[in-house]
Amino acid sequence: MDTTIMLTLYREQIKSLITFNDEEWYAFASFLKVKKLGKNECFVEAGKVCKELAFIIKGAVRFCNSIDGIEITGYFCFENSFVTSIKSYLTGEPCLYDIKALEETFFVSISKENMQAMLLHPLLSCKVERFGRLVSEKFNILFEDRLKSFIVKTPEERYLDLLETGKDIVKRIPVQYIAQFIGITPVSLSRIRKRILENTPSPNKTKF
Amino acid sequence: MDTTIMLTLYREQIKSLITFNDEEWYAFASFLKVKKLGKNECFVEAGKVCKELAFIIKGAVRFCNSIDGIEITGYFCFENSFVTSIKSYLTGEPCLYDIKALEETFFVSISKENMQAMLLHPLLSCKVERFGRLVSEKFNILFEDRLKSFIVKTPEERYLDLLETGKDIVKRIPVQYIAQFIGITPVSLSRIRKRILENTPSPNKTKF
DNA sequence: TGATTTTCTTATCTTTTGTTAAGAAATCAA
DNA sequence: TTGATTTCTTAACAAAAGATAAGAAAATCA
Repeated sequence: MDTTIMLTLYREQIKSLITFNDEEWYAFASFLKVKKLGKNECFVEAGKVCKELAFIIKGAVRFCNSIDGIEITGYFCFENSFVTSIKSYLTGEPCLYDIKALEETFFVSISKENMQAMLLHPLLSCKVERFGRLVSEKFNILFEDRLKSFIVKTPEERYLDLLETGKDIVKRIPVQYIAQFIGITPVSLSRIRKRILENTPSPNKTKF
Repeated sequence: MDTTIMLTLYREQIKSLITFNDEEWYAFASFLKVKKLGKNECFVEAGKVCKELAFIIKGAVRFCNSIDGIEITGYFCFENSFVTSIKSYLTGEPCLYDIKALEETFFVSISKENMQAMLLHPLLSCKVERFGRLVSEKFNILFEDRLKSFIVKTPEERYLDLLETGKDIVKRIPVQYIAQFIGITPVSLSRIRKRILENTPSPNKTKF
């Protein structure tokens, strides 16, 4: 995908958070970087500091971690959303998980260094402060929703919620990753899927 | 507790997020409000929009919700931390839960209206943008930690984590609220507590 | 294509949690 | 203090999830 197209898409997608006149956009864009990852390549690796706040133009990633050899998927991010290891990015602590592309994925990214430079840039400073705040707030809203799903919903409900996002990439995500995302084992998700199928027979099939 | 003392404590507590010269502080403080709630009084009620970003000077609150008559505690906030229904505060949507004082609690609060006024205030605008961003980032870090605890930890581990915060108010929080916070039933927490006691006999007691 | 590897499902058994109900303990108010 | 109410614990059973292993299905690759 062409760099210019990606930047244009990015400008369009973020305009609810920050808008520019041409001079500002030119300055802002000079701090941006486009990035492409192949399937299973890492956006960041566990143990390293995440120094990028990126936006997915196309593709998807999963957050995953190997603890004692067991892999955990904590989260997915799909296209048109921001992605970073937020705590690591903010605090400079090492990231606790990998962020890996689920398929070929295109990003527009701001390094922490460039973010800080922009916060000192006379033309951009205030707008970027605001942008940073709004992005951070977006993460808060996502987190609150996801946390609520863990507190008030069952694994089965979380699975149905994920299906209802309607994103067709969900159908292509390996079941084991989905299970980890929901917070259960793949075996358990298999049982849930079976249970759902049994309770929603196809219209042509009578149940005895 | 005296208003002046509370504001002074507040200024001290938030100085890692925002600092002021005296003129700025005088302007900033004029937008602040102090607030006291008795036990079980609501900071916000479910169904209403949360219009306050508060800071707990002393006391604690719990986030709770009655769904189909069943009460859920989603979160606790203790002294020296910010409290708000972040999604409601940010989006203006109705809050999905009550935030109730667990005991007599003292707050320093900024209304959304005043926050927005400060964001337009020539003396405060940029600093408050930054403050807003940093507070939002603080919430992100808390959320990430809490979410991780749901994904990688068992209810028993979450309970032990809570005990290890060492806050003595934890000992005074009704067990049922703690159970809800952990994401299990009070019955289940009772069993966990028993299990823990059995596995850590007091030094004076021999186990047969 | 066919062989190999990976992923997914199923089965069995164990552990944990939920549900309901009953009794003990603690709290609160008169 | 006493009685009433609420909260906490325990028990019994049902439902769900974890662990392990084995087989089926799908994907990968030569």
